Amino acid sequence: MDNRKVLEELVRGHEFATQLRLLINGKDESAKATPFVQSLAKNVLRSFTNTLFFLDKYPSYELSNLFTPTKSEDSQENCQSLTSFKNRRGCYKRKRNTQEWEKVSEAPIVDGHHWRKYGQKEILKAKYSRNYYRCTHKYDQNCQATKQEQRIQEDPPLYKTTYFGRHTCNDLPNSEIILDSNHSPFDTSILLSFNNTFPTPTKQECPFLSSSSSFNPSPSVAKEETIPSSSSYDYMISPEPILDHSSWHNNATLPLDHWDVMSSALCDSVDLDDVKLLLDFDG
DNA sequence: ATCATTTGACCAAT
DNA sequence: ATTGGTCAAATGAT
Repeated sequence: MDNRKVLEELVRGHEFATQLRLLINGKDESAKATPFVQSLAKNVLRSFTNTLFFLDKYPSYELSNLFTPTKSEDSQENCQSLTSFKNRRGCYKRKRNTQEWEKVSEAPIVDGHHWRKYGQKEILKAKYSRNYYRCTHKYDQNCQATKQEQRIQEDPPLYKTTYFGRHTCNDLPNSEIILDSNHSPFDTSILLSFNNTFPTPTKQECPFLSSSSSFNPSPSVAKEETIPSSSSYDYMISPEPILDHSSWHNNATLPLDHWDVMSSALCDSVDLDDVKLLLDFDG
């Protein structure tokens, strides 16, 4: 994958988070937010900063260059200005530089988030059509999380759900129906495949890593899911991925709530002098 | 009336 | 040219 595109997307996200934070911390009383929302915005900003920082292939001077707004090919922004008076059909990026991970289950997954179906497509060589969902809060909270759901087997019924991006909305999943393979009556499967740009750890580094067949309850499914091994890992893991690759080694099954803790920890570990190159922390 | 889903069209990637 | 991801008007559900 083109790392620079990843970086640019992250920088864009950071800029949006910065704008949001300025807005809700600013003088405009109509946009004033509760301390909780302010703290959320701050954390979003931190996450972007940390992620950018961990992409240490990019020296900080290059990062700061990227923060200078350019009239670059921001198709979405172009699109918005263009489409404020025209229809928006077809204005989108087909491929996103977001994390993705998969889950196979015997029934459509109920993960506690609010999803809105926005498309359905017949897929070549697939017996069943693929459904496309986005977060309900895509527009009111700019949450970019999406998922695709596709039935992959008739009997027993099997569904593959592919998640793209993390939820940045405040719509926290109901803890009672949160995905947990130990408790959900539907969620009997646990194969997850991560595609990402981080270095692939070796099996020696991560003894729990296995080929898809070892953990997959259905060998026939494993055969169908031909995921390039060079760019993906299979994990037994909670549905929210862990971004920090150094932590994967020991925390493959961290529960969802640990994300925030880890995020804070990561933030604390960042050298503040370097961070100042990227943004101003005012809180 | 409002919100969600369906579905054909549009467009980027291959 | 084909395929897959997204948009948005039409339609349905509440």
